[in-house]
Amino acid sequence: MPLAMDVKDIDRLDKIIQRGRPIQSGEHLYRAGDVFSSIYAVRSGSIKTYLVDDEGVEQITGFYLPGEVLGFDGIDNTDHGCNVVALETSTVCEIPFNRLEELTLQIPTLQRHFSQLMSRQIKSDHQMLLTLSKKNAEGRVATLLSSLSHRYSRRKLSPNALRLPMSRMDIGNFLGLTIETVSRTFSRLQKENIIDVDGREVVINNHDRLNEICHKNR
Amino acid sequence: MPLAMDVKDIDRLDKIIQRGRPIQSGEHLYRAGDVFSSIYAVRSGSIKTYLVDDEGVEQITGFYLPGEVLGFDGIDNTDHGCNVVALETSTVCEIPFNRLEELTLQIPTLQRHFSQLMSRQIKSDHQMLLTLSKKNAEGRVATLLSSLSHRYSRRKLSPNALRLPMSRMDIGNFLGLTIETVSRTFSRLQKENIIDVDGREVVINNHDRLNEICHKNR
DNA sequence: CGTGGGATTGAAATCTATCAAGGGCTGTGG
DNA sequence: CCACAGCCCTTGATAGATTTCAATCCCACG
Repeated sequence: MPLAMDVKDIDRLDKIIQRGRPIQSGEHLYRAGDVFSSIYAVRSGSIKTYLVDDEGVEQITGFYLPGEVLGFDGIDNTDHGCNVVALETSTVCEIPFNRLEELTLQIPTLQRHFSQLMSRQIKSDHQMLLTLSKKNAEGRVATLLSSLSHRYSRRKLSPNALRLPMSRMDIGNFLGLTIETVSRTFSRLQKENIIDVDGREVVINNHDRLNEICHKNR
Repeated sequence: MPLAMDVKDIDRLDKIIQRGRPIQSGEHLYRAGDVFSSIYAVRSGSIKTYLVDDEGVEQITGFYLPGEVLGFDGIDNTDHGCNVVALETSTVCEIPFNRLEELTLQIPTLQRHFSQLMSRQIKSDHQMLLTLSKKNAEGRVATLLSSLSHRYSRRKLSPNALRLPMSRMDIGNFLGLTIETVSRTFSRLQKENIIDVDGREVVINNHDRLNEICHKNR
């Protein structure tokens, strides 16, 4: 967890954490409607979450990289609200929620940690609302690249060279664009020398220009 | 709170709740950057929350009606992440967060209640992501009307006749559309006899057709 | 009675979706 | 080793939806 905790408390949390077998690319960790019992932290690989509405329309709600926690949307119910699938071979920590609740009674600070994680999820979702509501195709793609870059660099990886774990179709679904528009946007950013693209390999040549474009609106 | 709680527990919660003076239309309850100390439940009137990015672009992140709780996005920090302003003269319950945290230690179920409220916020935000990402102007406007109708009827008000508390500009900002498009969409829905519009007064003539349009995608 | 903000409507411009074709890579099987 | 299918991605041309620009209306209010 990215937040400060007492060593003894971490030990106690560690005990209830279960480490599962690896999930293969395309395999579901769980599906909407499955019984809710745990939240999950990504250990390795990458994960996408998506929801499906009455009409079968799918919306990817987030991409999760190692260290990031998912599953908070299931707490209000007995079952999960969204589908979770691996984008590549991945491993996760399972954190059983009922045992977590018991533990929060013993470790008051732990409760706040989890409130904070949920609060961050809400903030991040609100940023995404702004992206979808106010930005054009370039702004949306640039915002995604910038976000991934930040998150990779927080994991001590290069902020300049990244391998996208998701397909163009996933990107388009997430950003509310067609794959053609995503592809064209990548090409345009490359032509302007802001990035180099080769399939899923992306090199960011000019972070400043990229950040400018993040704020480019409709 | 919309969830089951023990009467004695409700009393204890009631004691820490502060009832503030009314907030006038356009007045801020708090602003982004203000010290976070409380979450709020709307008692009467209506409230909008919005965030402002680096470039000054505003995004309305939600409209809140009586009985609905806001402010969860401030928990991860010492200060609030968004701005909160009244759409009309409104009253709110202030729920001081540190006292709430103490109380959750005494009332274990209370903690779950709050986790559930946050979880619902996340789910609702994810639905909104789908709306912005996958629906056209008609679908977005219809979805907002349907949502307001549901929420009014839960408050024992008519699901057919409603007075919009927000301006066309607010609707457009929230839905990622210009006011012109919002206006034209209202007019089109009226021409098809699905709704009657007179300024902020809306009558829903045909819920079935409205719900169909909710799922109309780009 | 004039003023100003919000709302509506029309016409043109712009962006993205759609339709269509083709490229590149991988894995499989002859 | 090569041919081929399948998938993902790219690119081009056209169509369609929404934005932009502009004019007007409406109504509350001073």
